Amino acid sequence: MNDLLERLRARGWRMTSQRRVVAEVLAGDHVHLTADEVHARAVARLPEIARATVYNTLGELVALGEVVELSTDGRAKRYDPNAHRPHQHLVCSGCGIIRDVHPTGDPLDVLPPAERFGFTVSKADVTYRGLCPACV
Amino acid sequence: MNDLLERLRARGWRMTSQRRVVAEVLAGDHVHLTADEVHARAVARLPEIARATVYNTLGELVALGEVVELSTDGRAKRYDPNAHRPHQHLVCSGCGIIRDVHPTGDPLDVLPPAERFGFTVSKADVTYRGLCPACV
DNA sequence: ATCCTACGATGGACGTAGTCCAAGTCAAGA
DNA sequence: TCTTGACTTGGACTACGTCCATCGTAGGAT
Repeated sequence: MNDLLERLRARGWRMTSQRRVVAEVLAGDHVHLTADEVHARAVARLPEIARATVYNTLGELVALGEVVELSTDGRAKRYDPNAHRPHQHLVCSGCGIIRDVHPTGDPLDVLPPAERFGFTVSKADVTYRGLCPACV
Repeated sequence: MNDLLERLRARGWRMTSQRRVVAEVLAGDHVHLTADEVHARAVARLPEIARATVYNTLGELVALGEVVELSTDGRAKRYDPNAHRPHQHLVCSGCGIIRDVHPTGDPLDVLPPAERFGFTVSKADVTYRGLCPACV
């Protein structure tokens, strides 16, 4: 988490209290928060922080590759701070909880050239869906 | 496409001109339209059709499993009428065009039991991302 | 330690996607 | 042909996100 702040500073970020708080919220318990949830937690530490600032900061973190943006349902985007270890997501169709999972092999390998239609394919996002133990 | 109307009738659907038009739009050229695009095309055939009706009908088609809902970006959901042949999607990060693709094997097979955390996993949605030939 | 200034924060208006609901309409069975 | 409840309508409303003019401040320069 502090190394995140280090990396940001190294990239020329002006270190404001708002950005620090957003980074801390994300680095806290590793869950997949929506922008408004991040804002709510940030407000607890820095009451004046604006919603637009949270959106801006999240967008910058995504652009820098420090955070991954997920849209697993059609609802609000969620932000995944675990950007440096490749992984996929397992989503409960009942309650919406998201877990990071690690399938074996590279999902790109199973897409044959004939199925690529001339695209330069660079990544594969996999969303496994099912019911969690609490929602059976 | 007519068989779609048959199946809907068999399920007890009251066959209205609105529903017929929405089904026809989806069954037309097989692209992945947003709800508002479906509405625009429906209006061309039936000028009075309301946006809410298109949303309702699309929702019902999804619930019946006749159409698949996609949210590949954080934008509007897209509707895929090709629901009866399992497939995945290849999305161009440049222009957003979507192609149906068929990877080899079942993507569920590569998620080991230890990575399922007690979930009853029922499906895997894979989104391959890259650049299409026109966007290189 | 103080000053400067460009980068960042603010908050309120705005935009887009989608949902809700009360009232009216009509498909299809009697 | 009549009846009825399922379906449609359109406008208000909500959720999520973006934009922008103005203000504030981090951090380099002095």
